Amino acid sequence: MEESTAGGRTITLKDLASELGIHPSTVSRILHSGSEVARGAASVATAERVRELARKRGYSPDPQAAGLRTRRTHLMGVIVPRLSDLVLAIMYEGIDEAAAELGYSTFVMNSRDEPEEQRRKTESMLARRVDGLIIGDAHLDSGLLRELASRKVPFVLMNRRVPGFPSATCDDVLGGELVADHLWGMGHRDVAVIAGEPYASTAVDRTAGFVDRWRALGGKIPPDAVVWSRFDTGGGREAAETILAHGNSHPTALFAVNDFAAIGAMGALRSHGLGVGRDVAVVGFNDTSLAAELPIPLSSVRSPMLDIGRTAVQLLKGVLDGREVESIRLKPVLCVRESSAFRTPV
Amino acid sequence: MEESTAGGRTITLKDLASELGIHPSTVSRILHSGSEVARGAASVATAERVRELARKRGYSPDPQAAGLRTRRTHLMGVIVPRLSDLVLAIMYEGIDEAAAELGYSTFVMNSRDEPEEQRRKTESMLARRVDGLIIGDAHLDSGLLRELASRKVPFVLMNRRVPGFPSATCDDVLGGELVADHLWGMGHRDVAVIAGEPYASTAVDRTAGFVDRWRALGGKIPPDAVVWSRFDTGGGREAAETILAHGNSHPTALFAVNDFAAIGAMGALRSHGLGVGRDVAVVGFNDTSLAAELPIPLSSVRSPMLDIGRTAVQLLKGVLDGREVESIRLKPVLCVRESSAFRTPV
DNA sequence: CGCACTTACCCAATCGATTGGGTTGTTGGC
DNA sequence: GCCAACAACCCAATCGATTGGGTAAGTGCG
Repeated sequence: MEESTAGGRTITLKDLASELGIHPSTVSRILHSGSEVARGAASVATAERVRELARKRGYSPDPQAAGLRTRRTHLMGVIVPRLSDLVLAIMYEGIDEAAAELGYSTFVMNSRDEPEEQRRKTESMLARRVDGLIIGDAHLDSGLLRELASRKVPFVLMNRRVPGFPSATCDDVLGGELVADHLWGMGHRDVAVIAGEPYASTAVDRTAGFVDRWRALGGKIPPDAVVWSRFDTGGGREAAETILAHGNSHPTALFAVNDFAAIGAMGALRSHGLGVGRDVAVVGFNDTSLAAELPIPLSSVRSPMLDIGRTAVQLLKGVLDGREVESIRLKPVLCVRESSAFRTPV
Repeated sequence: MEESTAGGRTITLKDLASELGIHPSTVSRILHSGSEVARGAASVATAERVRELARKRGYSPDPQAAGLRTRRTHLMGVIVPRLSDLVLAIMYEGIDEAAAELGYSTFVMNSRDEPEEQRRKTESMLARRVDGLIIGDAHLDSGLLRELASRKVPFVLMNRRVPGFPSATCDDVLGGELVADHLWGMGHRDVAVIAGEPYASTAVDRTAGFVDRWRALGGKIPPDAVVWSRFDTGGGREAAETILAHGNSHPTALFAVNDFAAIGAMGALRSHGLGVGRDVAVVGFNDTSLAAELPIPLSSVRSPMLDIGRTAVQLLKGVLDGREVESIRLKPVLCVRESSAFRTPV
């Protein structure tokens, strides 16, 4: 790698061609397809000379020009609620890795989960002529997806699913069930759920998985034991306050559909003088790197965030290649830690 | 906004032009510059007709084509150690906002702080023809920056600084000083520093600010009280273990140059039976959203992460406009919380 | 020896926007 | 009434890569 921008000027196909005394189109064909097109385009010797010179000059094709001609930018647009949400950040890392392996670059944008922003950011991505979109902030009731589909914009969902569209998600229902089995098994009979935002399938599915399994096990969950909330610590704290405000007894276990909400809930419990993992069990979701590091390590459902991102890229590639793709739900695993490791007498 | 991709086909300048019976170049001039060039290019009436039609058809210029011609992509490349580091994620949000306001889009990539990756990602950005780079993972000893400068690649640093290059950072030296003042004021005399990675100016400056001020106050810091470490919880834990292993006494206060390291250190203290905020004070850096939410809220130096990102964009814009730019250091503020709120008798 | 095939290339149009340089038609000044 | 100075446009080249369609030289074979 000598210099990719020799002397300030960028090397073009034409430069290579004229230096070798052949036509740019020939150079293009040689450099373009590993061997398919290159085969009939030039002699082995010429091909080698071209490749050699390209390497020496540090030639890199101008994606602008190529894209203009081919109508493909090799760009994937990614929309997430916010990148400062660790969960999405990790999924994005998976995306970026997988995309790079396929020769794609990615754009990310934050929608802050606001419909208006989702629209704006989507349009902005399309204006940038991305080849396709990975949507990580889908709302269950959004008309945007249907509109995009009818406009034939290639896209897949990630993290959250919406029936009818291809998605790469965690099997959130299963995740909720795992927590129900665990808490039930530890002898808990009085539980509450910090359920997240009702427009997100992650929240809905985790909650439904938990509640349905709980009832199947013979447990009861009164309606006011399920509290919808924001996904952040503040939301978790408020939800926990609401739960603790009901009546004079408190549940012996809380399931928060998100680690941050769980952390907020732990704070609320503490300030009510309740010992996490002693008086009240708490289980979170996603197993973010913090869960295990907390003073009282948090039990959490580990979702394969990196793989969800990678899978989303595979799916989108499939869509871009015109294949029919199926939604994929990756299996989560429950990690039990101190916050829910005590047994309650039945 | 009717449709930006009407009937599957994208609207081009030529489409607009032919529909209005005028030349594409005229349309371009009208749509291009708000009024400067547009003034002499067409009558007010025509200009209005063009703008109206453009709006109706949802015309959006093809950045590929424009970029090809103008040699500017309106793309800024951003390189960070990792986006799943909350600090960088927030800076990136600042970047993306500010860039969008200026009509730029941004690419992010993770270098994992590995020199090899830094190089690779940088080249990858340049291959994408970004107009300039915002480098958030600069190493103090890196030759890469000098090389980029000699290649005349427009770039600015963010988060970490390196003398000789424009950067947008927190005033980390001041941050360290604030912590020294605080801990000294609370009566601590035996302290240790979890110093971070020695190749990062953030770590070096925060440590130097602390140590120099501490000594100026008349305190002593033996060499083995400064332990270099990774920036994550694991690194903080290990560093704390090292500190606690020295001799039979322990310091009464720890300054970790990063919240995550501080959290790791808190864990180590706990497992040594030491009460955070009671036996040992702990202060972190950055005041990430977690600091205040921890069971024992963590004192931390609040750095203006969002503004650092925004400032980096301003700087890069300056560089791109050919202006001379000065490095900017934004002032941090110390947030004292329970973890360091107790007074030690001198 | 001649003709069909290859092989190894070259030509030129094209993608969509931009821009330096025209070309009309009209108005104003003297 | 004539020329300069606009106003309002049009023309065509250009950016760099791609690609459908040549073409000339060489090879094989009957």
